Amino acid sequence: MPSHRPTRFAAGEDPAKRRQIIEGASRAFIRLGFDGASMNDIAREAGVSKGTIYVYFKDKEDLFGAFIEQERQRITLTLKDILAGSEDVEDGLYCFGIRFASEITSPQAINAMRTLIGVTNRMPTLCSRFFWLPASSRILLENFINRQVALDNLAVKDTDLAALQFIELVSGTFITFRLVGDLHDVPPQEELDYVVKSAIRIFMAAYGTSNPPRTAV
Amino acid sequence: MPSHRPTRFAAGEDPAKRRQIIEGASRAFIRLGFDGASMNDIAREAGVSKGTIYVYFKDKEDLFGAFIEQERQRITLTLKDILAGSEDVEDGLYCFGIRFASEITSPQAINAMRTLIGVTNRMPTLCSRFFWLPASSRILLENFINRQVALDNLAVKDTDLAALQFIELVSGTFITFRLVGDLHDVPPQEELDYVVKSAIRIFMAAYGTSNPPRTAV
Amino acid sequence: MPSHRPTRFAAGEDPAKRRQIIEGASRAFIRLGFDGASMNDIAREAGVSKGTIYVYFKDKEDLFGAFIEQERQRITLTLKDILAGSEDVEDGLYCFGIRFASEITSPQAINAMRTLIGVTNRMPTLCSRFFWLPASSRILLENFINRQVALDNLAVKDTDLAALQFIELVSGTFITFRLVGDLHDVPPQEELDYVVKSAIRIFMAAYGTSNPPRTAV
Amino acid sequence: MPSHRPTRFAAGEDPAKRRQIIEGASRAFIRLGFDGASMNDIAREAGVSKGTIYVYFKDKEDLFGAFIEQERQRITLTLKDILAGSEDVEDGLYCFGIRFASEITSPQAINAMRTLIGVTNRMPTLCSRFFWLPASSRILLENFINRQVALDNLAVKDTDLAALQFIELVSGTFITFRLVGDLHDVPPQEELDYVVKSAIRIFMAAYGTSNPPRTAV
DNA sequence: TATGAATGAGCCTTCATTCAT
DNA sequence: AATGAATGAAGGCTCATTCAT
Repeated sequence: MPSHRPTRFAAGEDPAKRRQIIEGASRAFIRLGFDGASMNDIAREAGVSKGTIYVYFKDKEDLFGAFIEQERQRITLTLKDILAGSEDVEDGLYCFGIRFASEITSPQAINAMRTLIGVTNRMPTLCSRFFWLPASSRILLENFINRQVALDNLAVKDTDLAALQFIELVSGTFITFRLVGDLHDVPPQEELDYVVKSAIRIFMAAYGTSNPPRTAV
Repeated sequence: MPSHRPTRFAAGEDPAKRRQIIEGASRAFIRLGFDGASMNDIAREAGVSKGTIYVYFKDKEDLFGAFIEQERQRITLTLKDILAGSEDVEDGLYCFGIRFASEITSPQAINAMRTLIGVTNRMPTLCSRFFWLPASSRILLENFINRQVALDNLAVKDTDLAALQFIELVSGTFITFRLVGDLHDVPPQEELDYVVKSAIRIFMAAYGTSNPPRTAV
Repeated sequence: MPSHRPTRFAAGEDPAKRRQIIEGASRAFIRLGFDGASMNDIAREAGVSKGTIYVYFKDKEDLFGAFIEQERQRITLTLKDILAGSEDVEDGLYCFGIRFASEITSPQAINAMRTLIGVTNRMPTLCSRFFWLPASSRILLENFINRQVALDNLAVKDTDLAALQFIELVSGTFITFRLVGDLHDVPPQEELDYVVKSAIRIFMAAYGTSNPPRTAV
Repeated sequence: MPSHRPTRFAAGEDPAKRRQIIEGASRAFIRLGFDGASMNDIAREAGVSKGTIYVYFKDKEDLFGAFIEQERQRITLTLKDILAGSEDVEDGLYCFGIRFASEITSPQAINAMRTLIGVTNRMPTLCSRFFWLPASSRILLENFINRQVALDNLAVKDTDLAALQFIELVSGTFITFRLVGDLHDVPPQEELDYVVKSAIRIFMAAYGTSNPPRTAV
């Protein structure tokens, strides 16, 4: 077959079209929620016919799953190298804190979570799968902490808990607020910086091996 | 006429029936979400007819609001005296931590939050009203911290942030996990205890004025 | 039984209450139509409970029938002596014309007709019964014409048709307009007068025995 | 592709289907009235699904409007050339009278009026639009009368009123009777003929310029 | 007897899904 | 293979009617 006549994909097999549909579904689901977004909305947003959607996805729930899965992958990818290259304790924590908090509170991530949480009881598997997300980042952070313990820069017994605590200190506030609040008010960079730095100070006060801060934090 | 059996209530005025409807609505909303629960589901669950619901509530959204409001009041009431009577630093933090985390991660509270987060975009007021909850507890905790600062038991500059940090350390983990996970697995008492105690140790390491723990936490 | 203790009526037998219910139903039906008026509207308007209505009337249709019947009787009564006392041809026709047109185009009569016509196919008997109305007036007018023919004041072969024609000339315009138009615009007295007088002139030109008008009408 | 079998129509654009829906709606509305006819009734009668109706019409009122509008157009079309070609006075009046009365009292026209009058208060615009119908015919008749006045065949001052009077004489009786009576009894041709001829005799007696009938009518 | 709270059938309308084109 | 018109079950809500009080 001549290369200028590209292969025609079998039904439901064209990855570009599949992506196009998920893209449209994302916009619709995020704006309107799972129940609020009709298949018509999604088809219009994606620029394909309703029939085509049903070629690529079994039903609405299947499509929703694909949307959530894509979101999960996107965030995972973004956070993959979140600790790459930094081996100084405080510097590493700072990079991690800022990037983790920024990504996890981005409108896209928050909207995906919102949409998902509303249907947790109806699609429990989907939901728990999505929220392994922080877990994977936590493992990266835990490995980092383990390395620092080995280097005697930190003194931590339960590194799993410590990683979790740092994550909470760094993002908990923002997540809760944004999950239920107005997404138009992106938290300002200074605030993020302030919270992350304070988290590091606390973390170091509790787990640092030398030079604890002398003054009240 | 015996006083315990009063005359019939006016339409929409019988508090027992009102409670009964909200009770049924709670079960339906929690299991199926706002959109997933039909008025038929709710009527069946509450053991009343659809028509009766509309005597007590203007529409589905109104009923949902009543369900959320009841949850809010219940939690508020539970947490009202969360710091009463305890003026020792670590003891006070412990009481607060255990009770706050327990209540905020109870199936009832988590389910209410789940249901609510799914409709944030459609009912922002309802949503933000509900989530003043942690705020009000935070103020109680902040006052406690201020008192301890005055007694020189703590050294904290930004008491608002410190209160928030303690709350996150104590509950963040659980909330996130339970918001998206399986509610059947109630976190065991020991785990709660472990997390709260660790949070106190960190908090004291960062903000305590005397006798910081000598050993690694 | 002492007279100061009036007899208590049996269920559904108190004529005053019956009248009260019909009165309320009239207002509701006229304002909202048969389907538009709910039994709640009617009960509220009448100042009785819904249950009471069902003691006096089998169902909504029965009540509607009573409302229409009352309207019929009211108009019949009003028009009963419409030709009493006047034995001059033109004077008699004038009285009849003015009173007939006024009554038949009154908001109350028009509204009753509107309400009724909308349900003709569902309640044919009720409808035709109501519209014997003009028929009964027509008989009065026909008798009058017959008397005038006997007196040689008119020359009419088909007195039934002549009566009908006069009625049409006098009221047709107004009825049609008002049946479908805005009831707030009551036709002014002068217009009524003008139309009736013109009708008389035509009628006399056609059926008069002497002194037909010489000039164009 | 054969030209007589065109490609599929866009949603809501197939005129045959649109007609089919209106046809079914006509039957349902006529039999049951606007409120009495449910969308289920209409869908069944039209032989389409409920959903399809909503592709072609915004809501029930929109569909009702289309039904009324179609009736209006049909009648308008029928009466467009009602006076074409006839310039003899009595002959012209006769043609007009027969055709106007026939059309306006046809079951179809009467049923449309019935259905419409029942909802006058709710859809006044629709109603008045429909009832411009007689008005437009009246203008044709008035022009005819004016021409005859110019030819000295008639002597009329108020030609507007005269036209109205003729219309009433010719149709009033029938309309009123049929609006509220049994549509199965179509008035026999002889009766129509009799009434129209009598109307002409009266009209000519009143407005004619020569040879008034010598004998009693 | 009179009441009106409760019922549930039925209303208009939407939308996930199918299938003829 | 892609389309989108058609379907009809199910949604939120109303209201004629009943019946316990």
